[in-house]
Amino acid sequence: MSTNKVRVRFAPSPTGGLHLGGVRTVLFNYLFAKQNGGDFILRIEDTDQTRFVPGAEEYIFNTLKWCGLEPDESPLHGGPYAPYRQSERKPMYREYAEKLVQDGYAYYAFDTSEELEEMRSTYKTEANPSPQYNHVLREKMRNSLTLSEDEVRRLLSEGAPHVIRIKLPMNEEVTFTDLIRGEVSFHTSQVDDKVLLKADGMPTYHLAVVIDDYLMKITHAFRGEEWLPSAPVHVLLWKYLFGLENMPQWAHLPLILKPDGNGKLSKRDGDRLGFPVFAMDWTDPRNNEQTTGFRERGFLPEAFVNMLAMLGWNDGSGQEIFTLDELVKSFSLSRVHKGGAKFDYEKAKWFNSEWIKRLPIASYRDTVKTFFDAKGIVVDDKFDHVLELVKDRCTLLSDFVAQASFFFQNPVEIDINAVKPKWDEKKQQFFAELIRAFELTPQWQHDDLEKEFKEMAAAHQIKPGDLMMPLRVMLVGGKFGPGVFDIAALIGKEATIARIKHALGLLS
RNA sequence: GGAGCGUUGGUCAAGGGGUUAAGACGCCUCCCUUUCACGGAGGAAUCACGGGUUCGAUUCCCGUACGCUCUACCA
Repeated sequence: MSTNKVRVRFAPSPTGGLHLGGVRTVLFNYLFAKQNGGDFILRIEDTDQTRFVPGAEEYIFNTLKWCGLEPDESPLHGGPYAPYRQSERKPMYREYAEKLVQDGYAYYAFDTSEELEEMRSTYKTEANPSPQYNHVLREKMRNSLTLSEDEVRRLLSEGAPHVIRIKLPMNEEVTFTDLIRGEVSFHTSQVDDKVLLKADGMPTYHLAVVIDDYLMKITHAFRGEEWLPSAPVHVLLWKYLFGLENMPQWAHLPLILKPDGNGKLSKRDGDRLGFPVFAMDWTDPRNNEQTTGFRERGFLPEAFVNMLAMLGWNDGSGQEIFTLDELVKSFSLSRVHKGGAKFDYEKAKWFNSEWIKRLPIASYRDTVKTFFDAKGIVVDDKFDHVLELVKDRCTLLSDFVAQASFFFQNPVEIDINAVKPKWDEKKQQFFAELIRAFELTPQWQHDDLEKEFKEMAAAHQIKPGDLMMPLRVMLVGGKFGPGVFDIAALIGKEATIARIKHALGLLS
């Protein structure tokens, strides 16, 4: 019995902010690893030097940290299979590529990008809009299959720029079992001779993923469904290099789709429809373009992760709220959907409101405070109490500002129109007297205030209900918020009286 | 164009030969609350289409349609 420890990896290329779908791939990797007592590895796929973006790698680490999905091994955390950055592993890829050439599974190709372009345009027809560098066209190109041995040797020794391409068999069926989709097969005649090693000596994804998965002893490989069409190349590479019996088990995850129409969710969709797509704020260093993330929008990591888990997976019980630990226990690949799921921002917000309600405020008090700081609102020691009072009406952490700022400062705006239509001299007199009574109130307590208020209403022969809304608007600024005497009690005698006076001024 | 993958309410989805086809989000109504929420009770809304197989298909099979992904010296 093989008792190989489960090892999974997330292998992003550091080209920008981490997208929803990327984080979900991380999550499924993480859940699967932890459930099986395995390791979760973060490997940086930075083989495309032209797409290097400073800060992107650090962003990925920070995102995983915020989500609570820390890798066991990574460029940052280290580990026995270092380095975890493909650019730092560059020398080892060439060896494997050369071996493939020697074994007849790959070949050198000397075609320039102009020549490739020319090939594509000359062979492009209506019936075949994108000609592939495949078993038929490779006969017409400049490669070690068409050139003489001497010529190839000469070109190589002269240092002529070249790539190494896989030589796909002409007539084979490549079949493998996907953990989510079951048996999947491709005919090799439909797949092209993918570049394995680029002219700059860097591997392409296709080569690197196979070699690194082997070297890092990856047992299960999860990735987005967009990779499915190139899976046969990877399977073939495993067969040629390390043996199919050592190949990790593949699982191609369904895509997260845009809410309107169809298609993969992109950052642009978020901009267009007004919701975040990246996990955290991202500033593109190339053009300073800013993109807001779920974190800065006021999402709790618990909610973000929970919401992501339910996009394409469920445990069949109807339960929707899960802690990370519960997810680790319940997760199973067999219950992951095959079809893509449209992202629904309304539902995402619902998850957040649920988590705001069930988490103790201590776990997000500091984050909420940053939203107050950003608005320049100074909070005081009743902050926790206030948060507790208004948490049920907040969907995002940023909502606390609108729901609670009046506890710490006078309302910025007073919705005087909410009381004006029913305002009259009797009420004016009532509040004038209420001020005097409040000034003399020895005990500034909820029950005392309410009692006093109601007795005075009775004395003035006004229904308390007709007076509550005006008082609320005076204290809060609008028709919302917790119990009005809770508010008065909490903001204190001085502020209460001052706000009533101020509003009275506006009303007369 | 080709290949691959997919298709249960508006969205996330359970179910899987016989069901009133769960549940959640959103929407609507009502209750609670002298506000707004929370909470509670209801409501509208669904098996892409066509053939089979079967006593019976949303479920199994085959087509069709539609959608998506890929089709780079990007991942």
